[in-house]
Amino acid sequence: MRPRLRDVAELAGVHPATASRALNEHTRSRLSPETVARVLAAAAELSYSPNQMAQGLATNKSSTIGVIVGDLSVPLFPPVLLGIDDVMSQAGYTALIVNTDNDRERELARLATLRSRQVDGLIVATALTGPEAENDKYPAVAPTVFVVRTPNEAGAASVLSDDSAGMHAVIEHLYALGHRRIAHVAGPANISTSVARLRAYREALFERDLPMDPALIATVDHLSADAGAAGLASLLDSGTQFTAVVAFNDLLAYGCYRTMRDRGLYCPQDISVVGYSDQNGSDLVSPALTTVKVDHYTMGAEAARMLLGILRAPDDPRRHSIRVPVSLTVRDSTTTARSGTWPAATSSLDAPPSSGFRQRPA
Amino acid sequence: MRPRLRDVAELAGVHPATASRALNEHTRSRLSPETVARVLAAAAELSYSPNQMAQGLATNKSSTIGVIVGDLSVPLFPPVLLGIDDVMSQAGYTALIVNTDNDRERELARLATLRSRQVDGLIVATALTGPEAENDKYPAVAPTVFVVRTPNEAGAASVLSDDSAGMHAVIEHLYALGHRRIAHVAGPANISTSVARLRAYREALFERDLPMDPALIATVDHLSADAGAAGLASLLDSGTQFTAVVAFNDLLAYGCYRTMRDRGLYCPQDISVVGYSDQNGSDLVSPALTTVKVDHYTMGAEAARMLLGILRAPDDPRRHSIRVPVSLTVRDSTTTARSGTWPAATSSLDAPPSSGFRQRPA
DNA sequence: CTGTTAGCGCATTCAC
DNA sequence: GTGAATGCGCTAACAG
Repeated sequence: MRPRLRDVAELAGVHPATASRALNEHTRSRLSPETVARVLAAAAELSYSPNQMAQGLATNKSSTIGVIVGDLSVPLFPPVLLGIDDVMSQAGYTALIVNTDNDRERELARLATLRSRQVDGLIVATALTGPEAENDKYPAVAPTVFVVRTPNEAGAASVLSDDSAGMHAVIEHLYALGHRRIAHVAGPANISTSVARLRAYREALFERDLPMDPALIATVDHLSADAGAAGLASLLDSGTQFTAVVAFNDLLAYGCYRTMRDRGLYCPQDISVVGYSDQNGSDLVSPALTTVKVDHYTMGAEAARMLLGILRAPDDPRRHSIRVPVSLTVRDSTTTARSGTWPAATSSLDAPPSSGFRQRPA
Repeated sequence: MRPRLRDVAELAGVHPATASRALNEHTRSRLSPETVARVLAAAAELSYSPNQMAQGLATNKSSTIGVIVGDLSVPLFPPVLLGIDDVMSQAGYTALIVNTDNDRERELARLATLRSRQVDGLIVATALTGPEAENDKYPAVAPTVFVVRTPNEAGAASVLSDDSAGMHAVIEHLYALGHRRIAHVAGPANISTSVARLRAYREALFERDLPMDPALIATVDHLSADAGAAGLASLLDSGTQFTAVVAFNDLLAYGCYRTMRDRGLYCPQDISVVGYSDQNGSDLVSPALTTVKVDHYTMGAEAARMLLGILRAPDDPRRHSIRVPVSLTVRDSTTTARSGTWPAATSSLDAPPSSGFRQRPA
């Protein structure tokens, strides 16, 4: 059997209550330094560690928080989790990660176990907006901080990236390269980030007096390379002219690559492509993707700090909303705008000869 | 306050102990169906869920298992976790995921909290072999099943993929395409899987009377695209002749792509490249990567089942070791072996004209 | 079949 | 400054 507090107490020759006080940071001061030392030595000797369940039962705190993500294989989540874990574990909390696999049933089931486990708080990265959202279910379990995505409800604590700044930087970059007609493959409408980036796209175009043709916007209904490919395909099929396309995220941008390849178009000569989020691997694809780098580790860490703040002052009505800065990473998928219109028969011939790496020979 | 068992009992007009029996599957049979119904109704009415900490304290079971992974952003882990979670949650367990970030200190700290939380079992995906391994620390906390990697110690329960079959399929595929000199970028020596794949590579070559030149093997010391790039570079620099290279995993294969690109070599015309593990995105890169598909979800599920078996029969001395079947996915990075030797000035000229997608114009 | 009693390991009132 | 008593919410052994 694992050593109990009683064992430590006996070895130190004190009462269990005294041992408890010695082991606990904030009650330690009431004890004589000598006994504290004796107890600590005894605990070390037995390599005692408190039974977290007994401790939790007595204090009515689990020292556990739940972290809800939709799909762990989306590369932005691991660094978010790392940030959360670093901050939380230092504060004595354990993060219980729940992967909902984007399945409603699964999410509800896991939420029930989180409730059963008396989690002290929740960090949620799966918030949706709109009528189907059901974002109230989270605060019903424990104090909640939203990260990456927000339910857009008043009073919700959230940590997001600065989509406005990011998208403005993208448009500025493309504008400087001479692009005037810039398309956007937008994300699903029930994700707050899609809306934010789309709005910023419109604002940025407006500020530069660039055309804001609705035909320049394709909206996908889920996040996959296939969806991105279909999005760009629909833009091309519409006959709209454009020399650059901004995808809601890197995965959609990879889909744009595929559509261009399938249609004999070259990136970046024919169309410049910009991603978003700096998903893992955006430096490995060809051409290396120009994208907006988001510091997901910091977002996780900030969300954790915000939750700690709420846990320490539950009655503090202030609910902040933090936006973490982003930065543009320019790689090889963007270049100066071609002057002619597209489709143009000369496009491929004008382009410099293929160098380096040959792709998918027919 | 959350409803307690006592509240349910009062509402149902029974003693708390009776309510407990009604709520628990295996004690329910001793009660009159009528009482069971009343208690269940009361529980539903109050939307009661048991306090897991109190339950755990009383039963000396946490109904929690720890899952230790090195780096969540390695794409093979998420499906493993999903498999574990599906099986475990159905059995009433919660998986506590620990991301060690491949840091020893961090791992030890998290292991301590797992111990403190009285986890009932452990699934470990970070086993190393060799003197630095310290694999005993896991069983010291709770019954352990190793997954993905094994400590290679007698009596260790483990779930692995069938590296031998996978590597043999790769060599067979390349052999059929006419390749005779096949290089291998091997993984770090302290990972069991590296050793297994390297051994299978040697065996498969031997069985076909192919040359097993040590100069055909480059060993990397960590798993990154950079390391893969360096690995292939060293093989090329050595002057060894080969028409195909098998990388320990997909990430290393991407590195091989990069080296080839940097040196003006074409894949697959100059060198066929094979990956391993079907990492996310191996269908998105160019050329799409031929690789060995490993069913990581099933590996996780099997590991969970194995652990459940051990938890149910702790004294059963049988410790099995399962190997999950794999399959070869042939894509565009492998083709028939070129006939001439390399480097050959004619190589690029002989190749079919670049089509589709132009890469990184100079 | 159901009520009674005791205790899981710990923190926290009180006394002294 | 330290010991004694009590209870967190639940399950299990024992009655009846």
